[in-house]
Amino acid sequence: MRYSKQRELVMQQVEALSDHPTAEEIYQHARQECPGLSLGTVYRNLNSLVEAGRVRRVSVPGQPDRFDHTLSWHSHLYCTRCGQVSDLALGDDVMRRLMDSQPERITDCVLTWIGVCENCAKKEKARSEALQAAL
Amino acid sequence: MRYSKQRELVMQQVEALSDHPTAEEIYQHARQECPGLSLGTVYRNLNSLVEAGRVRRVSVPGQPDRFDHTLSWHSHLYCTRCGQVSDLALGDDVMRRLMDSQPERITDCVLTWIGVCENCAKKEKARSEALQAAL
DNA sequence: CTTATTGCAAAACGTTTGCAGGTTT
DNA sequence: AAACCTGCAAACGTTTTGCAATAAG
Repeated sequence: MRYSKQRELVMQQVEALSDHPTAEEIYQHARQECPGLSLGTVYRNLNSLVEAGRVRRVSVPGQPDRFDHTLSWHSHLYCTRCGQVSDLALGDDVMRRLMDSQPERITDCVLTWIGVCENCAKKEKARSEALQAAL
Repeated sequence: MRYSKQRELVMQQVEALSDHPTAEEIYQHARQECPGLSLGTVYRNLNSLVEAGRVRRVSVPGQPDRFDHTLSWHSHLYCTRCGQVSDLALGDDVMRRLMDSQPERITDCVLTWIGVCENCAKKEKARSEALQAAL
């Protein structure tokens, strides 16, 4: 793989926008530093970075792919309120039990939680408390 | 929801093609019993069946959605050799530990294993043994 | 000089949708 | 009769691809 300004820029953005940006989001930010950049190039580079193991792809059902600079294994939470994807670490014991429960021919495991993220849960709690106080 | 011949046919096919068919596969099979059927109708009915809780959607990263007549929770294995999706049950203890590891605001969990299915593993074993014997 | 990489535009892909006509209740 | 459901075709959003031009080694 040769060096290219565009690929390094894409890599930088995945690191900077650490909250699992989509290709489009990476494109919009990277464009400000490299106005000629095209979306196709962003997609091509994300693919080679994933293949090279420098970036992980995070796929959420029914959503555009997202990209993650964290390489170590972890699960993700898709928030049904705000649509954000956040990390959700699994304890070592749970993780080991999970992997041990399957035969050795399994190489990887994609785990996505669906629910409400901490932020939205906090907001909802505050709103319901304010409502209580008003009555 | 009203009765419709097309929707019942789609439901039947999800049950008959029990190995997680795609919308296209369901369409191809259903068309033989109802030649006028359109793909759009298959998609619309799959969506209402999922919403009604009669069918589960199985999304595999980078693949078209699949549909499952098994309603109880289980994980799926995507085979990197043949592309098939098969069920992979988790022991109750592992499952409970998994759910217990997360706060109560989580409502669902999508777990997809990536690896080689039993069938392909068997085939590969047979092939490598035949190769050994030939030497 | 060779070949990877780019920008651009067109196409591919799975899926949804608007509409006019047909079915179910 | 009212609402729902259908087939059809067009449109959608995401991602890939063919091409001629450019940049890296």
